[in-house]
Amino acid sequence: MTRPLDPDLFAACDDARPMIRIGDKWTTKLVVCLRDGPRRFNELLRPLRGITPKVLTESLRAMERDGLVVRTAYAENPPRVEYALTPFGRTLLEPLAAICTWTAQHQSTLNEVRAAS
Amino acid sequence: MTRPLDPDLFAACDDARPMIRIGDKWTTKLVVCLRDGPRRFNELLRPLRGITPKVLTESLRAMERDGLVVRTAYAENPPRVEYALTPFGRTLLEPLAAICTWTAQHQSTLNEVRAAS
DNA sequence: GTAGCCAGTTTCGTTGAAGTAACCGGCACC
DNA sequence: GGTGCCGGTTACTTCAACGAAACTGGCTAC
Repeated sequence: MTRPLDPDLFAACDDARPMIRIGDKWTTKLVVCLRDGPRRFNELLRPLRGITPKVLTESLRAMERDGLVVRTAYAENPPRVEYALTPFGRTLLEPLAAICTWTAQHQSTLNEVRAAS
Repeated sequence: MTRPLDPDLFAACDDARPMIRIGDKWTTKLVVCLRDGPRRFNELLRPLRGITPKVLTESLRAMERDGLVVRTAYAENPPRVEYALTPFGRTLLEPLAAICTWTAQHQSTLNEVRAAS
């Protein structure tokens, strides 16, 4: 047999949360959307098909709290608000790219398997 | 400004689901647990601190449906059941390793930020 | 003066993952 | 014959994420 599993394998993780909070429906997609630079609220609404403004606000606020995103409001007219990845948020891009690649390669497989069952 | 966001950026994704279903609380951890070879039910219970047998069963069944995991029952005494990653499941290891590395490097940062707010 | 954009907020309801606790049959061990 | 392990199952509850729909206030453009 293989070595026994370390009982403390996940000791460093917050038990109450996923290993990393990239699994909720929107965070991953938002990071991808902000990859190329700052984006405005309504600009983000469109590609995230079906997200409601309420949920987008909540997601962005959560990412702001985690230091992944900065919100910048300009006192212009019409008002302009921009969201951008922080340097910390940018560190997520590389590992997420690996996930995106995997998804691109295997999503169809997954969909087939699910449809078949 | 940067190029406009492609409105169909996520057209290939199932709108009703996260980009990839690795974000629920346990799937990522389970893949890591199965990295080194097949594991038994009770062996998985321990490092996943606090998971209940019910939730472990549900998670494993979901991963089985998705073709990530195989369940093998041996007609022995005491009964033995082993869970192992399929070749398809193994393809997840590489991108997940990137996420694990990120988590290891930045979890403390994240915890500090969260504690401060 | 009415219509619309911008960046949201508010209220209410739904859904599904997760948790709690108890229970199961078969066997081994003492 | 009582206890405990093994791999679960069942019933019930809780909670956060998600969603639909309407609304806001300040401004501009027609």
